[in-house]
Amino acid sequence: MGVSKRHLHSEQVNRLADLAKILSHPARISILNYIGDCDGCLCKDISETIQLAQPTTSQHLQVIKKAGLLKSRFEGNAQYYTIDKEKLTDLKELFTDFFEVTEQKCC
Amino acid sequence: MGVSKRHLHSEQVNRLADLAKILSHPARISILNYIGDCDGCLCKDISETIQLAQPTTSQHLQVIKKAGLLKSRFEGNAQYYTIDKEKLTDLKELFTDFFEVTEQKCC
DNA sequence: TTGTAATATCGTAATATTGCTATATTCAAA
DNA sequence: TTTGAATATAGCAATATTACGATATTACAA
Repeated sequence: MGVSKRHLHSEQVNRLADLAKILSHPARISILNYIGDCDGCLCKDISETIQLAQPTTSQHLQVIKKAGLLKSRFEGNAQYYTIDKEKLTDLKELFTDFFEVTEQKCC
Repeated sequence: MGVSKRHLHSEQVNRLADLAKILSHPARISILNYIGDCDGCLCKDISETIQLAQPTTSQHLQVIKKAGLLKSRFEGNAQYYTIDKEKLTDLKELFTDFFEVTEQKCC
């Protein structure tokens, strides 16, 4: 009844779905694009660039961070976000595997 | 106020987000895995395999089809779903591009 | 024609997501 | 110590998603 039935699916499938969720909102893609461009980004700057309120941007950042794709370092009360390269590569490989397997099977 | 502000983002970004949404639910990944295995699948068989009710499965199939990743052919009142190979390749390339660009920028 | 099988659609309930304002927290600088 | 800047969190409203049972539709078979 409205709850996602995760238990019906394999761990691997659930993991891919969780990571795809990062990219399933345009704001999060824009955030990743922006963070890629600078070496350490402030939430404030990101929110100005993508034109969403600071709390909204912070919320999206938490979603991405929770999924493991972001690192951050503090300087004073400023928090500089960067993309976790290793996790990005993991994510890329998960997607690549999915496409490889699916392409081979279906065609 | 609860509505996704798509207009703030580029067409390309919105398109990637829409396609990522296909994979953002484990049931849809399982469906694609299953369809890949057979050459034409019935909604009924899929729903039995993934253990979701037939209407729920049908709903997920519509989501994937709307995004363009499925084809189907009718035989009588049975509808055989297959993965649209070209669209799958397009999707793969969109993701690959995103990762390539992001990896190059961030590292 | 009547029954059955496959599927889509309708209606609905539970939950999740998206976005905001207001507020708390935390650190540095004046 | 007070002020300000950056950020996170709380609380809330609007909307979207996920899932189901009931029902309509369609095609074939008896």
